[in-house]
Amino acid sequence: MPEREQSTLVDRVTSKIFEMLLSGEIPLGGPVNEAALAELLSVSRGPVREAVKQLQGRGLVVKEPYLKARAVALTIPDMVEIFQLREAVEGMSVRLATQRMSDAELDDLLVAFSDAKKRSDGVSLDVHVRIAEGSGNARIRALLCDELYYLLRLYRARSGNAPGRREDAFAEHWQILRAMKARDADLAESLMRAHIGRATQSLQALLETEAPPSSGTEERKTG
Amino acid sequence: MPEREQSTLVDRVTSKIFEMLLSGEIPLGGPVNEAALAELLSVSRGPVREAVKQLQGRGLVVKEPYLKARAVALTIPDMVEIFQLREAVEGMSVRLATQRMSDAELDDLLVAFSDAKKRSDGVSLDVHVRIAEGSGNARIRALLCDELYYLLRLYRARSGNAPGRREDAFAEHWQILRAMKARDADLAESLMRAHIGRATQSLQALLETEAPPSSGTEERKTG
DNA sequence: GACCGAAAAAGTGTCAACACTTTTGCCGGA
DNA sequence: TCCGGCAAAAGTGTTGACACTTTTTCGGTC
Repeated sequence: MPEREQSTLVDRVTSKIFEMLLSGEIPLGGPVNEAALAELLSVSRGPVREAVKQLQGRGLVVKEPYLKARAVALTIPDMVEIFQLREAVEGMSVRLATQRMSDAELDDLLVAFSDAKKRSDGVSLDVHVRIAEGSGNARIRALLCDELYYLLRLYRARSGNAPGRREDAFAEHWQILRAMKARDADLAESLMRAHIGRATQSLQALLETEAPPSSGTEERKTG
Repeated sequence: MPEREQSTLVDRVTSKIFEMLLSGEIPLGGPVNEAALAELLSVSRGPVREAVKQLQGRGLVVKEPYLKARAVALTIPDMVEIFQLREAVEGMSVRLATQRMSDAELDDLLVAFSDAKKRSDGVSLDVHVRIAEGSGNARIRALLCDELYYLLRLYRARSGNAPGRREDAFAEHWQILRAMKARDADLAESLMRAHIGRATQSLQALLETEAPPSSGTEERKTG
């Protein structure tokens, strides 16, 4: 969704740095050097500075005054926190969407979902995005789509997805959509919270089984 | 909590602009002129630019490329959106806090609450802040304390509080704290959601009865 | 008198240079 | 050999000037 006409340099730089985070060109927890990025992208340090600040606002970069900026570490505990937040917000998102989306919009969503199911490649996030947009609450939409999903993509780009969850997720999404179509907001919210809660639990299980390798905040050069 | 040593200029400028928003020196929905602010604060435009960008990230300022930045309008529909988001997030916040806060911490909170009740001046937000801190979820805490409460303060600084809600709020807080002490996370979450939901409803009632006076987006000079 | 277009004004976006802070590495002393 | 302090280097913070975009205003035309 950030792929519209980006008239200003800062936006392009922001997208570029985000891609570098996604691809691993900038390692998680690694330093984010303004001057190096400026030279790499052939722009001045000003736009890079603002882009980093913007990413900092989105939680993708952490920095303190005069200290090197660092890419977010995204340890499993971090993801647990994010999923707890998601559970609450997406529950409200689907509750509002159930109340506010028109029948036509819901049918549209069901069709799109079936298509994605057939293609089987569509990131399941798309359903969540559509629901967030249907909630009619711009702040909830922004929080989910512009902040949390970015972090989620970043995490998934590194650790892959829990195997076997894909089919479960499809079934759960289907249940949620049926509850929405039945205009049962309480049920839709419960199902969504359970849906995300399960993902949280599988994360926590992962945290317990695997010795957390993320505790060692590695120090690696960018270039 | 933004009152610690702010070593960097940008942070000081950010605080100053925020105060200007709170005090009304910059009217809601009014223009935010970089050059004017820079001269007023006796700094260059760079820091002002970054500060505005930071406030934009917090939702206090909206801007699009090459267009004048404007202070957030904060209409009643905006506040309804914010309260819907709060209802979800604070529900999760109190749920987590109920599970994670120690008995000692809870007792501390009860004492502080009683004190605030006696003084009767303490902004009731303090209880919410303490709960958010006790949730152990840094992202939830940041979302509530660093973003939503700012907007809330901004709104309250303009429109005052709904009269008569104060005593109700105290009673509701008391119920929530009791549920926490009983370690009943479900009840605590329900109570919190009802607590905020009531505020939402009184907002919506306000929206229906009063003709929205915030629609007139005044255009006034900053300096 | 109303509408259209060009020029000026206002305001934002970008840049390169300079100032300050933190870190790193070296040297002398214990 | 180890520790403390000093100096150089790296990196961030700040500044003023210049380029671009949008809006306003003024003049001409229909």
